Amino acid sequence: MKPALFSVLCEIKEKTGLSIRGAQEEDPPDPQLMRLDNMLLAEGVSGPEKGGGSAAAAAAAAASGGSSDNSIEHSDYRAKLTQIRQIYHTELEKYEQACNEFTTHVMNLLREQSRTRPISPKEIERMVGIIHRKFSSIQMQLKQSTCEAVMILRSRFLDARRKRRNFSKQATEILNEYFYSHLSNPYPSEEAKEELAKKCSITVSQVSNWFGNKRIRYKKNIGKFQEEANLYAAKTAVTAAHAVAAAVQNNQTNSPTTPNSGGYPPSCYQSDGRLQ
DNA sequence: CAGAATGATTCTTC
DNA sequence: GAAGAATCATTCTG
Repeated sequence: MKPALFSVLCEIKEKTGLSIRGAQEEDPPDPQLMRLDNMLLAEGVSGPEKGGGSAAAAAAAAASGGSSDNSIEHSDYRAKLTQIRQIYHTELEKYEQACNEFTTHVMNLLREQSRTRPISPKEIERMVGIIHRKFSSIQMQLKQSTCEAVMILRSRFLDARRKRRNFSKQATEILNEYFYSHLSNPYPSEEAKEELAKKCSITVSQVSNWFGNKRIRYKKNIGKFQEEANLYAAKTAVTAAHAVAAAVQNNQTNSPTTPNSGGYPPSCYQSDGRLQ
């Protein structure tokens, strides 16, 4: 239920002493309207503003332009969303005010007329109901077009394929390290994914995507990745052996690039090239 | 600028 | 549901 509208009706009730039961006849919640409401709420267009107040929203839009991280490409989106939100709210306010004014106007007219002819509460209720429904349908249209605007905005700005950014060098380093040191079973558990995600400052599903892509691409062309495999094999081996190596450094005169040699091509693929 | 690399999505399969 | 496979859309590189 729309709070503002409700309070308007309560006000009318106070002034006129009439029941507003009639106004609640929208009880069977229109699924279409519920869908719109839910979406607007989910998108943060309606509902409580984060931080509160439109000033905060404007400040957030301004601040996001100044922040240096990956939110730069989102600043445009945020700004546009804020714009939509503001338009939505001012329009909504306008409608509610108009509804209020119009209802009061009609009530006054009816009261005038009640001096000259008897007017049943039923009739008043009916009038209020008509007005309410009329403005509800206008609100519905507003919500509809706001939803459309948000959808368009989303598809334009938040389609990840449009705004793809390569992961940082450091992140791919970490992911590759894990991949090549678990080549026999390059399927990180949920916990491992979470840890990798945290280390790389990416999401878990991005980690999943990365491993999905990596596995398929590695398998498709093992030869192409041989060099990379050796590199990371050496790297992880060196890291693992680092503490020990320091102690026995004096006899490290053998091959530097094959501390973990012989493991590649790895044994995780069967003769037909499929993952085990 | 063409082609490779890469992250994300979609569809299929199990 | 997750993994594989194909594909898309963007970014990087020579």
